[in-house]
Amino acid sequence: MSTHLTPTARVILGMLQLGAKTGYEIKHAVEVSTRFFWGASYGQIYPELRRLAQAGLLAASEAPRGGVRRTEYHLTAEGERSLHEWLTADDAGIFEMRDELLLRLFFADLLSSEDARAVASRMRERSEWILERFRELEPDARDGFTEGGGERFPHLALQYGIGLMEWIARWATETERALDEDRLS
Amino acid sequence: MSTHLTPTARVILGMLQLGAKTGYEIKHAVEVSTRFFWGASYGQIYPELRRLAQAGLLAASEAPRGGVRRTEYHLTAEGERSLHEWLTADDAGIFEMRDELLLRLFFADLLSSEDARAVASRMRERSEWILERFRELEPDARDGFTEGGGERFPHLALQYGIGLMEWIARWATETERALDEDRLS
DNA sequence: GCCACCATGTAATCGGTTACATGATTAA
DNA sequence: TTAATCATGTAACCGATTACATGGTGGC
Repeated sequence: MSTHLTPTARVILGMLQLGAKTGYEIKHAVEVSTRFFWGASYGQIYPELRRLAQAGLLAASEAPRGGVRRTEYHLTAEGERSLHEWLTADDAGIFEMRDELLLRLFFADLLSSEDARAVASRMRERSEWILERFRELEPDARDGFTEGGGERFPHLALQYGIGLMEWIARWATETERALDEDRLS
Repeated sequence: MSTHLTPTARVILGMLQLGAKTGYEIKHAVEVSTRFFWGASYGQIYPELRRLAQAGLLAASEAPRGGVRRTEYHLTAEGERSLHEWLTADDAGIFEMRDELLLRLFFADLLSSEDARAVASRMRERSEWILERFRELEPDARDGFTEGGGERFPHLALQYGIGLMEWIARWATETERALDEDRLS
C-alpha cells in the first residue's frame, strides 16, 4: 500500500524528519531553505498536517508552551516508510519553471532594441538580488539549519541555487553586451 | 486605464502578435517554444480568448476552412497597447521554480549515500533528456518558428534553455563525483 | 478505411495563495 | 507598553490541469 504523497505532504514529512515539530516550524524551515524551489503556505500546511495524521503517517501530540496551544507532530513508522519511498522513487519528479522576464525576452522582437536590452538588464538584476538573499542564508546552511544540525545536503542545495543564479546573471550580462553591439552597428 | 493581463493572457497576446491566429495555433506555438517556462492549456486558452475579445483587446472573426469552424483573432489597438505595456513593465515579473529532485536532494541526509547519489544521477539524466528535446527544436527556432519568420528572440530564449540545462547537467555530474569520493573514503 | 492532424470546447478537480482572525509570550 | 515572534487556523478566490466530447480534413 504505497500512499501517494501530495506535493505539500512531501515537504512536510521531510521537514518533520529533519527536526521541525509544529506547523509553524515547518513554515519557517521552508522560508529559510526550500522556498525558491518548493514553497508551502499555512493554508496548505495546517489542513495537510491533519490529513496526514488521519491517514496514519503522522502522530500528533498536544505540547502547549505556557498558555499557547501547540501541536507537535512526528512521523509514524508508516510515515517514515512513505517518506523513504518517495525519496528513492525512480522517476524524474516535478520540474517546472515560470519565468516572466524570459517570456518577455521571447517576445522581444516586438520591442525596440533599447526596450529589449532593458529586459535582459532586469533579468540580471533579478538574479543578483536573489543571489544576495542566498548568500545571506549561507552561514546558517553551512552548520545545518535545524538545531539538530549536522545536515550537509541543505547546504548543497543552496550551493546549487547560488551556482544557478550566477549562471543566469552571467548569461544576462553577455546578452546585454550582445544586444549593445547590435545596436551600435 | 491599464488593463491587467492574466498570466495566460500574456502568452496569448504575444503569440497572436507573432503570427498565430487561432486557439489551436497558440497552443501549438506554446508547445514548441515556451512550454518549459510558460505553459498554457486549452482549458485556459479558449475561455481567455473570449474574455480578451469581450474586454476589447482582441477582435474575432469567423474564418472556417471547408466545413471546419474556425475563429481567428488579432490584437486591437487597445490590445497592442496592453501587450507593449506589459513587455516594457518595470518589474521583476513572476519567477517560480519547482524541482522535486532538488527537494529530494535537500532531504538526502535521510538517505544512504548510494540513494543520495542516485538522486543526483536522476537530476543529470533529466536535464540531458530535456536538452535533447531542446536541440530538436533548434533548427525551427533558428529560422523563426512562425511562418512569418524572422524572429531572433525565440532562438535566444532557446539558447538560454540549452545553456541552463547544460549547467545543471554539469553540476549534477560534479555532485555525483563528489558523493562518490565521499563514499569511497 | 484509418490515422494524424486541425479545431473548439467544458466540467470536475486540484493545488495553492491571500487575506483575515485570534491570541499568548518575550525582549526592548 | 509595544513590537516581534510564536502559534493555529479558515474562507474566498485563482489559475491551471485533466479528461472528456465532438467532428471535419487530408494523405496513405
